[in-house]
Formats: sequence, structure tokens, C-alpha cells
Amino acid sequence: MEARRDVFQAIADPTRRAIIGMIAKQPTNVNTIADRFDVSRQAISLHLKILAECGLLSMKQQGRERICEARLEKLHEVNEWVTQYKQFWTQKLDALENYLNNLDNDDVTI
Amino acid sequence: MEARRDVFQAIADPTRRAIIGMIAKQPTNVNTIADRFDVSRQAISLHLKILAECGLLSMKQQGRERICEARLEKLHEVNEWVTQYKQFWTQKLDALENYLNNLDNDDVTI
DNA sequence: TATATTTGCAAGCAAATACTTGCGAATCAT
DNA sequence: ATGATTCGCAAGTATTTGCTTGCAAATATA
Repeated sequence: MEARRDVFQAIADPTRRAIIGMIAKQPTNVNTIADRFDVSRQAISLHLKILAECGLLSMKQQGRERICEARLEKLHEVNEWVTQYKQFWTQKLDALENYLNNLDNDDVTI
Repeated sequence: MEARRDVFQAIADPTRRAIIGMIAKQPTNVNTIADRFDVSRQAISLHLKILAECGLLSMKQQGRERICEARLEKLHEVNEWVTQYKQFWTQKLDALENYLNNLDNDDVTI
């Protein structure tokens, strides 16, 4: 259970994206995170380990608790990769906008 | 081999990202794509199937060839998800920039 | 028509993934 | 000191992934 460990693979899992969404707001300890999900604490613990291994979160021991803090700088990589294809969706959105504008300008009564 | 089939999972695989990078430039048929990679044609064919299933490419039959064309509108979803955490890496970059600026302004001789 | 090219389908396999349960080690509260 | 809380480690399992090889269908070329 340890091979590819990059940001793209880390955010592929919906549970891990949910965890990111949770700790991005505020640092949270392991059990509090686990309580929010239907799977076992161990399952969440593994997700946290994966996120930590690829640098998307950092752990901070605080007494018997481990606080997970978001470290989302590496999402920059994903952003860069996706952005290079931005034209593909902005074109579509522009087309939609034009279409809607034309609907307004024409004397259509639907 | 068919469960989650969303954009995040599709782009998690480096081979699939490479395929996207290839067909984004120009539509390409299956064998030409496969020739560029070290794995078998069947492996590539499966990757193409996955990409097609989640809407990142469309197939166009042309004689005995199947032309794969990029349809990257759905990358918008990824962009939206990542963008909401933009502060996490822009803060870091700003800090770096400030640091570098201070290096310039100070009378440091290293 | 015979042959080569392009491709999908199916079976099979090793490894990775996403889980679970059980246990034990810290740490904290009473 | 006793008991509860927090949490990692280990073992075990089912499913998914990424890949392979073999075969057949469709299309093009000679």
C-alpha cells in the first residue's frame, strides 16, 4: 500500500478531498475528523497518513492528540497542470454566454 | 474495473495525464498514441476508455481508425476545487517574494 | 481474393487500494 | 493508581487497478 504518492493521486479520493475541506478551515485532531465520516477511525488514519506523506497536511503532537493542519501549497502543481488546458472550458463558457446574450437580444417569445 | 469514474480519478494516473497532453495538441488515433508509450496497446486502450467514460475525450470512427479528441471541459471541476485553496500557495509565494526583495534591499554579501 | 492494419473484447494476474477488527502504548482525568 | 481517551501498528480481506497475451472483427491495400 505504498507506491505512487503524488498530489494527483492523493486528491483522487473523495474522502481525502473531504478531509482537506475540513482541515482547511481549522486544524483538527484525528478522532474529530474520523467522527465526521462513516468509515472506521483506522480508515481515516490511513487517509491522513497518505495526505501527510505527499505533503498536503502536517501533524502536530499535542498531548495525546495529533492535530492535523492543512498544507496545501502543493495543490499549486495541480492548478498549473489544469490551467494549461483552460481554453478548453473557457471556450465552452464563452459560447454559452454568447448563446444566452443572443437569446436576450432576439425577439423570441418562448 | 469500473467503479468511481470521475475526473479526479481519471487524471490521477500519470499515463492518462500524458495522453491528455498529447491529444490536446491534435486529435490522434489509438495506435499512434500507443506507440508513444512503453506499455501495450491494450493498456493504452483501457486508459482511453476510462478517459472517454468520464468525458475527457471523444472518439470519432474514421475508416478503421478511431480518432481520439480531447474534451477537457470537465477539468473545470478540478480547477474550481483547487482554486478555493489558492490562498494556501499564494501566501507562500508572497512570503518568498518578500524574502527575496528583502535580500535585495539589505546590504548582504554572501 | 488474399493479406496487412487498426482496433475491441475477454481472460488472467500481480499489485495497490480501501477497508475492517484486535491490540497495545501513551496521555489525561478522577 | 485506576480508568477513560486518543491514536498507531499489524494482520486480514474484498475490490480495483494496471497490465499482459490471445483472438476475432472490421477496414484498407495488393
